Amino acid sequence: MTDLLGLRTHRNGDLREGDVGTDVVLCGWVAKRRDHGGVAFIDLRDASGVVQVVIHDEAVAHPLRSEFCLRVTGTVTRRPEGNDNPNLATGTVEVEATEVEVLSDSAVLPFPIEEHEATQVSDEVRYKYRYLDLRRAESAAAIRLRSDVNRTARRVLHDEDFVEVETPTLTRSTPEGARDFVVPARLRPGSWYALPQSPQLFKQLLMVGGLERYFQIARCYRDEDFRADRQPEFTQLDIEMSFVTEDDVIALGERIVRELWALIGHEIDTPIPRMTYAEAMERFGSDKPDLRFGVELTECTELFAGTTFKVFQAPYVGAVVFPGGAGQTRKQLDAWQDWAKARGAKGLAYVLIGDDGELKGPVAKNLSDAEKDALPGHVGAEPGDAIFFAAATPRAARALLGAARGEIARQAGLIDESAWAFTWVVDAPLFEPTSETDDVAVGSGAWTAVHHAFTSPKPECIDTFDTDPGSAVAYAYDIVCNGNEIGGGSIRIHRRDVQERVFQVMGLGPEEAEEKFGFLLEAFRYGAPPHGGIAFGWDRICALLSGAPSIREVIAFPKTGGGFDPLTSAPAPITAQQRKEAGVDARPEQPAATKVEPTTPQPT
RNA sequence: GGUCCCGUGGUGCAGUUUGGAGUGCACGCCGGCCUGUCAAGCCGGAGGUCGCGGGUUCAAAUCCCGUCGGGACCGCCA
Repeated sequence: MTDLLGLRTHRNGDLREGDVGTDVVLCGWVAKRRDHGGVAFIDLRDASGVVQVVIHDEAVAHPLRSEFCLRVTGTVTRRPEGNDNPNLATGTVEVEATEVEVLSDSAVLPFPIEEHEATQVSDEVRYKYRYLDLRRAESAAAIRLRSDVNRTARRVLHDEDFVEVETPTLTRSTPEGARDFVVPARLRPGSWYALPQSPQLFKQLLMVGGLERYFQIARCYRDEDFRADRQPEFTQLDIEMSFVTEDDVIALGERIVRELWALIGHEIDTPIPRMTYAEAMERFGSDKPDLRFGVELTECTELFAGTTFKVFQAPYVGAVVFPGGAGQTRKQLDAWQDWAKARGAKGLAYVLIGDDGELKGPVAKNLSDAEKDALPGHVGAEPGDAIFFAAATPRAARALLGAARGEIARQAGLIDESAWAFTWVVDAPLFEPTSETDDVAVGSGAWTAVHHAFTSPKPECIDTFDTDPGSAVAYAYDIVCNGNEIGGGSIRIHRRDVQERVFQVMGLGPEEAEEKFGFLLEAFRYGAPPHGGIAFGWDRICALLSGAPSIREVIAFPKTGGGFDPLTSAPAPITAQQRKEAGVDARPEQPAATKVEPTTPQPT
């Protein structure tokens, strides 16, 4: 490694007893100052750590303040007997200063950098002064871990002969599901670029281009509302391969994930188990089940097939057991009703099992004796447990029960926070009815793609997916960690005829498909190889690895929930001159609907 | 688009339920003292548009309405 020490001879955190007697020059920031009058101690921090500097000249030490940037000349000495600090890696030595140069002084800080105990600073202030926040060990560690994560992924992928390719970030708006960020095109007033929601189409074109193995740590943009784990711009590790099967992509994905978790000292058992989408929904009420705990759903439709209880006269009745939940107060049980209503349900029916085994609660008296006798055994509930029910369409009821399952686990303390539970969820449906999603972004048909429009049906439904879309299974796979979808991908459609049939199911006619995806369909005319890939949610993976509650912690300069950057104050108004130049206000010459654009031109 | 929580010296909080003088705590900051600390200690001091606007009231940090900002969640995010 090149010696890049520059203005200094050593890094602060590297000094040890073996360096005693060495004359050193150090650089760094004043982390802490302890001035005793005749002698003063400065904790000098750089990226490597902290070392104690001793200054015997009061006139030198006194003006120094927190976060002054210093260059210190001195000698490494053994600390006097009994003065070691076992909390510091450098705690047995100190640097006797002979000269202190103030490289840069510091204004009074807006918040404390050296934190000792619980003093939390609001995210907004931290991100406004992110450059100060990054001086804090915890923040810096998260950013450094992300760098390690990037390096590891690149190493693995280069090992496997992957080619790192950068794809455009000024591209064409292609309806993929989310709202696009758009950028006015100065040279073509009235026309707009879109920022990519993912490099999906480009990576498929790279496969047509014969690169065979592509990857990119790709920035993606989606103009949707934000959450703790969603930012308007985010990063994917994007991968695509030609001439591969689902098993090949999964095997590569497992190698990557294994090596990433090895960074934090966790060994993932491979192969990672797989379950089908249908199984995940039936057992866990989620397409991204958290497998750190049990509490599985039980279907009770049969059990209540002849019930007189109107609420349970539904296409699907399911239950989930809250172990020990019978002891909840009325207030807690009412809170569950509010919780369910917040999720769009009418409420959450429940039965409590007393210690004597008797079923209690408002629902119990609506059940027949036979139903009451069979219920505990059927759902696996014991005296002292509570049973929650949902009765509706399978889809809606399972979603509610799945959410309840997670909430039960949190409340009952069933989650082992140190555990890592991975699973692949495979065989997702290819289509879902638009009526259940209101998602009409792509096409106008009764069906829309669950994954995206380029996902291949599995071979067994290649002939039937357009005659029976509801039963078609996609060649898709998601990897789930502790209830988080950390990656997902699919084998793509490489046949133009299949692609056209998929578009047709989605109500996308040839003309419209041509207008929106013409360049891809055109490419597929020229010997497109079978291909597939996967994209990992890079921010989320980094957040999981660093134990951060939000992906903001692993983003160098994150935005707040309103998409606002508190540091630069972006977004900001532009001048009238900028508006004019950018062509923001240009009006299309014709209404867009009647204007069919030429198919192929796709400048890159 | 919806629900909930938060907004009080530079930072983090308490005070709001039950209206009564900008009251309190910790950290930080400034000055002084102090030669072995490491969350140094001791003494003294400065620092406030209680997010903003309106209303109720003799009186509002406190009650009401609106609004802005932050956070979490639902919708949304293939």
